[in-house]
Amino acid sequence: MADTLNNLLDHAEAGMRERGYHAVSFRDLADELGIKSASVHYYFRKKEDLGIAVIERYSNTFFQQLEEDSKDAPTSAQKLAAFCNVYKHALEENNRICLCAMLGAESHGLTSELASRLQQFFNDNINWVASALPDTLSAQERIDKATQIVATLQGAMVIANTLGDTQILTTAADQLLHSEGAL
Amino acid sequence: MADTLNNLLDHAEAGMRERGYHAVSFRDLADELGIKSASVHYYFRKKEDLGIAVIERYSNTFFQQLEEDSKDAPTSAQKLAAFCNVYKHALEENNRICLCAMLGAESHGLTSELASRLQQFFNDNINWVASALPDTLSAQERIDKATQIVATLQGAMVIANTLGDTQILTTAADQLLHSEGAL
DNA sequence: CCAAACCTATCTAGCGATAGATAAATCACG
DNA sequence: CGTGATTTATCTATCGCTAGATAGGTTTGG
Repeated sequence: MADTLNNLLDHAEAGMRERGYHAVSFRDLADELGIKSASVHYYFRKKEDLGIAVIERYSNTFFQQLEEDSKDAPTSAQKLAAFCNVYKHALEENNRICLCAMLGAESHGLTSELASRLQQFFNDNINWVASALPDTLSAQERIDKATQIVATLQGAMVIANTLGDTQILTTAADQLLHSEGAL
Repeated sequence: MADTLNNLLDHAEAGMRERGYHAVSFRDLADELGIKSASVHYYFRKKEDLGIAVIERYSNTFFQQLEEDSKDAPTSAQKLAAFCNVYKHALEENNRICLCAMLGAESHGLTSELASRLQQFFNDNINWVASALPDTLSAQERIDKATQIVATLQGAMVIANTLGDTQILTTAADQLLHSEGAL
């Protein structure tokens, strides 16, 4: 059933974002859904397959949300605000950090396939922000600034989560948007 | 022997910074040192004890290094440069992210004792930077800016590590130090 | 000074729990 | 009936952790 599959992805994503890839087990997932662990293997033959599916869905949802939130945002400042909002939303909605902040930290302990998906996510993030920056900047300047912005949001998320204070991310985003150097 | 203990801390820290807390096992540590896992338990009765010892040593070394690098740095800009350098050093030296960036991400899957040690580390970081900022800023402004700086470095570290490009952290640090808003 | 007592560092062996994974049987339903 | 979904039952490997033993060093008391 599509329901079981989505529930599996939901619980796996939640667990990975809360405690990390290695702390999510087939047995726990099965228990949470009231099914057997073998049934989880029916949907995802290997754990790597589960990881790939979670990253893929997360990334798709992320950029879909981003497109929607920024479609009526003509200026650079508005696009950046939309970008920050997606991050804030991700943290505040369910009190969990970005999936890729977590898996990115763990990336050296993951399969190369998973690691390359994470690289893709970060590169896509940076490129999205870079293309939202004003074209008065050079291509390299935009990339550098975009990287800076993504790094700040990712780091602020981890610190906010560790300190149990989501306001930290909000303050960081505000400073990014209001500093002279940001545009 | 103090040798075994230090070797254990070295390997545990390396493993935790590379792959995370859960991916470090007593057996692997023992194999790496050519001893038995029971002997690791002789030094650290529980895994939590090992985690605490690793965080404690890491934090001490970090702030010791910071004091040394900044003792001849009178200005805010010089102190911030010293701070960034400790981060760059940590990443470039052994190609691994900050211990607390990794464990901070995982913090919800750790014991509360470990989590509170991580909070301490981040708070100490933020307070150190805040007190290095010019006192023309208000206390709150300094905390906010300090948080921003620590978040950027932590996030840049994770992204640099995932993308396999340590230059990303260097560029992020340079932008922090040279932006008008930084001082 | 020497022997008994104790400590340090390590080992062998194994516990119960859990990990990811698989094959074969069963169920549900169009 | 047959296909898709799920279970039962199991495997191998590893996890953190502990008990009990041992060889070698250190301390201490008669």
